[in-house]
Amino acid sequence: MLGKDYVAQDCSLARALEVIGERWTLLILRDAFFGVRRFNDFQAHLDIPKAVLSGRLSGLVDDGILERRPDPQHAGRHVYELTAAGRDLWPALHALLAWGDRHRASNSRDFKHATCDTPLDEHGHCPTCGTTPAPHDIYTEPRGRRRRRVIRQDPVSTALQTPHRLLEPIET
Amino acid sequence: MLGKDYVAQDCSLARALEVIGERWTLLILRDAFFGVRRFNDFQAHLDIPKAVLSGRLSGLVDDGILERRPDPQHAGRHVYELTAAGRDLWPALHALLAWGDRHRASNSRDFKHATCDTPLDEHGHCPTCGTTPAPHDIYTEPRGRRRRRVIRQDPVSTALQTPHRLLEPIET
DNA sequence: TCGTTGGGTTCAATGACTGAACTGCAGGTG
DNA sequence: CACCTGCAGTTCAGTCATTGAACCCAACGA
Repeated sequence: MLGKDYVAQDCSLARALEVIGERWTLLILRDAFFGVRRFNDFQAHLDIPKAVLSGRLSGLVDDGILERRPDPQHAGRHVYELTAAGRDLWPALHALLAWGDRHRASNSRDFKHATCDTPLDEHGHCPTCGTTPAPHDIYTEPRGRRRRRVIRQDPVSTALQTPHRLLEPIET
Repeated sequence: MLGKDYVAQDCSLARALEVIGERWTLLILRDAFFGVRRFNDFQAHLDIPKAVLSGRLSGLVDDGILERRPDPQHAGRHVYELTAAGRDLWPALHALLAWGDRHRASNSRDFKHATCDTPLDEHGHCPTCGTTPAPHDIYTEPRGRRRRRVIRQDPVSTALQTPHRLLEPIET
């Protein structure tokens, strides 16, 4: 994005957008919350050019949103995981997801509080427990159990057909 | 943005990003929540090229986020106001604002529940009342009352130096 | 040794963004 | 009325980001 910063805006929203405002970035972070950790899985799930994915991952690491670590199972590879600052983006991500669900509904997912199975409201709040659970205490599953034709066949999409707890690595 | 859509993503986040994911769009909406309604005020406050502003406003009108109406005070001009779907973006906008405030703090603003003067938490929740107020029930003011050098001199920045209720038109 | 896979980088073409210049309309002034 | 000003855009050439394809290298496995 041309001039990805907003230097003239003395506003914390502008600062946030400099980190997550570029094309693809929020989708990458959504996948990170869903447990995607490897370059190849991001790429297969997002259909994103590798050059862009590489740039975004590096940028997110530089900005302290993701951490790049050696992959314990494969020498010479990496895994990308959310840092505390990255996990702290969950309320914003969930709010956007919920808005899209209400106003642009396509096949969507439910997000439920893991300790009580209650779907979260638009503010990420659990009406049963009266708390606002953190991502590790939330699981997600596709809404509407009747099988529609599956659109994507990549390993991540397949894994997410079953209920999955946020931040828990997806094995592929 | 090249290919501003994310057709391959069967996800409500992708649908939301197609509406608000382009550069400048969320800053325009932030200003709309702050009460900016006229082309010229957006332009002066954002330092955005007029061609881009024009395109974004039209796009947001097409997407049902803003409504363009004749300006009652000036024949041949318009005012842009948030629709119900646009106002419903407040939780997402506030969550991003709050994240930037916590992790990228620059001179920021407080958002307080108008009925009790309590600052909202990161989820937009009022800890005193136990409610999550809608934008018309929130006011904002600059944090930290000691005068720092004023960076921007435009009418909107000046008006926002004093407490201001969200959605209430800024008179310039 | 060779082939394959993961994880990138490089490159030309395309398209979005930028800033400056231009236009058209409405009101105000002399 | 003629002139000027300010708003709300549109047009345009130049710059920069994105895209998809091709290429590269290191680490396996056969």
